[in-house]
Amino acid sequence: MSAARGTHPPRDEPNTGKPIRLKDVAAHLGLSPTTVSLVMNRSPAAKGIPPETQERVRAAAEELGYRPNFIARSLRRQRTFAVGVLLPEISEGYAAGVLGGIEDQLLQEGYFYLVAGHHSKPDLFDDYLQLLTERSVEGLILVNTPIENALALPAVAVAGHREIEGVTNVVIDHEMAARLALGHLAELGHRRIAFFKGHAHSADTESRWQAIVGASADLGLEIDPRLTLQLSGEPAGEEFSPEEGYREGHVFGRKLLEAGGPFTALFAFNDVSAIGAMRAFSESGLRIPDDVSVVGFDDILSAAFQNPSLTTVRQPLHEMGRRAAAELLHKLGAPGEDSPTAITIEPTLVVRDSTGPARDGG
Amino acid sequence: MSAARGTHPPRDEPNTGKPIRLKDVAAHLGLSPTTVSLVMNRSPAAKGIPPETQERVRAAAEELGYRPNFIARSLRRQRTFAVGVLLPEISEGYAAGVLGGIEDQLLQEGYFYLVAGHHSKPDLFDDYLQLLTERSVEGLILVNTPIENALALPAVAVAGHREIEGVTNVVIDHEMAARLALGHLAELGHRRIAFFKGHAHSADTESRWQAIVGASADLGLEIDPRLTLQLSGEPAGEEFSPEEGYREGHVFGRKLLEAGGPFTALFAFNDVSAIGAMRAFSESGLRIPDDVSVVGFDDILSAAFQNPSLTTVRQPLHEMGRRAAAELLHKLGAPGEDSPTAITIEPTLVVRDSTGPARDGG
DNA sequence: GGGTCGGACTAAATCGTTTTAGCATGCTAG
DNA sequence: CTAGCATGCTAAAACGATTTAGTCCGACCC
Repeated sequence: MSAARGTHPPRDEPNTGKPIRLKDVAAHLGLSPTTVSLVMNRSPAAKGIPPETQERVRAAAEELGYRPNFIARSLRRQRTFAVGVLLPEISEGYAAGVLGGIEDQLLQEGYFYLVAGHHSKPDLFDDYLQLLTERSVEGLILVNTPIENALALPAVAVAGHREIEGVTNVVIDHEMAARLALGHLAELGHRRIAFFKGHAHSADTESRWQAIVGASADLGLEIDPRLTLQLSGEPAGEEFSPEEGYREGHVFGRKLLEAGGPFTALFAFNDVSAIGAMRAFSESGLRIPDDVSVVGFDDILSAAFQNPSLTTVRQPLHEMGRRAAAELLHKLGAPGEDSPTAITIEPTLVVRDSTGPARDGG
Repeated sequence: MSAARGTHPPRDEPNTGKPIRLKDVAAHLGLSPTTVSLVMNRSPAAKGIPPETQERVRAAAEELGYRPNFIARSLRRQRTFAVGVLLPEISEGYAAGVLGGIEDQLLQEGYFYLVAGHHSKPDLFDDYLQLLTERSVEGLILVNTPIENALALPAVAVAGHREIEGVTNVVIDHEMAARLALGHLAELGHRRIAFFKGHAHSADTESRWQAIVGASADLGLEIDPRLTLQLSGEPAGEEFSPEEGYREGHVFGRKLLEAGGPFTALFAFNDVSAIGAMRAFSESGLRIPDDVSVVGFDDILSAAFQNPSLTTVRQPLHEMGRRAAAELLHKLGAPGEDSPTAITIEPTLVVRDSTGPARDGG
């Protein structure tokens, strides 16, 4: 069971046989482990050790290829330099984007992270929370993961849940998003704009809609209730699947054409529903953007590959992940000190080919 | 520095104050830590301990909310139940898909994993390899990560590199992929088929092409060199970006129309180039699939959202990740025993709207 | 000559487990 | 009566670091 696992013979590198322990370096030098430890860690207590000895120690460590054992060190210092990340599913575009940012920031700061995907099953939240805690992660990042009660560890949440005592939320600036999208459309001369609202249970839905209402007022646009449809899809309990959103966009696109009044643009709740709607429009013989302009939200990868490519409000997922990680590290570095309840991220407008001048004066 | 970090007062749960140590449970029972440990681990040596005592121990552990400290345990047992994953970038679709499968399998088996994204910078490979090793991961999974020399740990690789002593490769069954795609086209009556080959440096390119040549022969199809174009894009050193592939598909699509002989179908090297080509075709007034059928490869998310939706050969990324993880765990469980150098995964054909009967007899 | 001080280290405790090697005690067999 | 053997535990040594509290030695001061 404990037999050598590496079956390759040692090369002529310092890496001969078993790993070198601190004790080995000490023995090799005829010094005590304490001294070596102090030097290697550049501990303030090492000021009593003459530079010449310090150099000797470092040289020996280098020569022997000494690598401190992280586990032992973690045990002693009660520090793991690891955080836990809870998310619905890695392979989903949103989570993957955010995770990319988290990763960049954490690795850069010398941290690693453990990920657990709970597939939106609430009982798994707690299980994984337990497991991560047992593994002594120092903090948590929740991506799109609603939790009930306060957490035992410092935490930052990205997207999708109400406020929790002590948890910092990273949120998109909905006001700015609305201003960008509607400003762009208004500038192109659009006055009658259709909207898809998010489904009722999404955390973003309400604040985004409020922002749209506000921005419309500022721009002197009227919102026609007949032109606003609320997405509702999402099979009970499940995270909404892209296919679902796409299908609903398709259906609602048709609905707009049938029942709604005249409109020259659509601001969808997200890219997949925008793409579905675009398809419905072209099937009805409408040309995009000549007859109808369409703006999405998210900037998923597919957005750029549509025909026509989709103008959309980009959520900088990577950046959001980065900020979340940075904030968590900050909390870890300054415990007690209270941290913001929310961090606002600025979206950007990506103008592509699905928007153009309004057909007529509106 | 070591002040309490959790600022929330204890609830009426077993979780009061500091975490409970093994020693605490022992003291609470008037037993030794040894006994508690033996019982909790259901160690074979615990057979000498009467069931009644065992029950007492377990009850106390439950009551006090004892959670073994994973770090201490890892140190003692020289086992971390963690593996390292090296990949170019999490937010890339391919890696995210594979990682999803890795995660499912690992968590299910009680393992966690540490991820490092090297952004295709070779010097980072080694750095992260070091870091992961220091953290005592038990094995490695390399996704799309070419390495030079043998590794000190058991490893499994998914995609994209030559054979390395001791590393098991998870690869797609290219023969089957070619048979599926070309069989489908042949059945629809296509005889003159255009191809995009992968760029020269990709590991998949050559084997896939050989498979296509083989399958064509079996099906009695002839390959016209004028109808095969080799993708070459990819800015030096970089991982090929989707945009790049898309653009090249677009350009090559036009090239086919201009210079190539007549053809009724295209089998692209991947989905993005297929999507680019589709766009070029429709811009030239060709209708898909009426005039030209298109088959992609990969089944990226966008494939389903194209207009028309893209018929493609799906690489079961999730499954590949799962298998890779399973194989690694197997290696860990049975060290010494030699493991396969390759694991072959079966692709599937996803038939959508971009393929249809050939315009005429071919 | 005794006390103090600084310089250069080190012994030993500690982190929270697991594991090896035993130690009492009581009963049975010879 | 005692050797032998279960039975039911436990003491203590790991694992590989970090850290607290000294030790030892020589120089300096009065």
